[in-house]
Amino acid sequence: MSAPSHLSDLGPAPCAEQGSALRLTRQRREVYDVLLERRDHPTVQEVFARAKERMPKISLATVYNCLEALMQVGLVRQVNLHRSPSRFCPNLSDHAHFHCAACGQVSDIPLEATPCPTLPDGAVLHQQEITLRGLCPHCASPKHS
Amino acid sequence: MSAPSHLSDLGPAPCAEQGSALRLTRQRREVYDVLLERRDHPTVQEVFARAKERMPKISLATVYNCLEALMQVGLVRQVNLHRSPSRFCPNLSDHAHFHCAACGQVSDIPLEATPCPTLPDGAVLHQQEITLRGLCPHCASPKHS
DNA sequence: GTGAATGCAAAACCTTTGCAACTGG
DNA sequence: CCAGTTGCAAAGGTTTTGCATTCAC
Repeated sequence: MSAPSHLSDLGPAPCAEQGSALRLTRQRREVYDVLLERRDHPTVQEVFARAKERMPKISLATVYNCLEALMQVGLVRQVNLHRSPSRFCPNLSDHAHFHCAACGQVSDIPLEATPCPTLPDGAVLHQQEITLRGLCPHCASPKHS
Repeated sequence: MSAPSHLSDLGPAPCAEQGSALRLTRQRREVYDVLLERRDHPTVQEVFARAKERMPKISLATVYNCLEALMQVGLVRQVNLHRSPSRFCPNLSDHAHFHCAACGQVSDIPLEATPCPTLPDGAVLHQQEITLRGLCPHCASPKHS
């Protein structure tokens, strides 16, 4: 909850990729706000639904666009999952994602030490993603099954 | 979304021990052989095409089935990628996957130390996936531009 | 023999694209 | 003003499903 509450500074390349300035549109702001409001890793459809509540005219394609744009500037990360649509995450700290195979929920797992694999000579690393799959405490509990 | 019912009958299959209740069909064997032959992380379509060469009657749905079954018993891992169909990998050793954003190739990166994030109390870990994204040596080279 | 797996085709689904209208800087 | 963005709708591609037939055990 200590993250940047509002994207007041989207223009001046926040997380410094290649100096691309992001044009601040109402839609992008709305999509980003939706992600910040509840850190529950929504799917595109969920982002769309939530954004629509406050901006009924917004289109699904625009949500995809906005998310892609936010990812480009480094404010948002995409989580690619097995048998499940992608989720989106505005948490920029180093962390892994835990995907429950039963209920489908995704949660953040803090990483104390970031692994540093040896890349092939000359390779350039842009991004690193750690995904854990299993059963969340609730679904793993014997009472639950 | 989760908890595919028609897969549960393969048995719990903790980690590909001998007791796996996997029914050995020609198709499953063929699909697995295809994966072992070239360790190049093929997509489902590629597996399908290669399997078809030697088993012309095999269907795409069956390839999906077989891959899912092989994953359930732990012989195969699926790699979920951004803007790219899933790839499949029969390499069971601890390793990460490097996905080149330019050419799309996926390669294995050995891990010397496996990170061990602290899971929430009661959570059960089934599998861990580390995906790196960037430019492979070839695509990162200036000459290649 | 019997339940599970296959093959085929269609459906469901997620994501991308094309284009005219609009808008942020 | 103008390039970049949106909304809409339709296309594109991947993955899943239903059902009759076939097969492994």
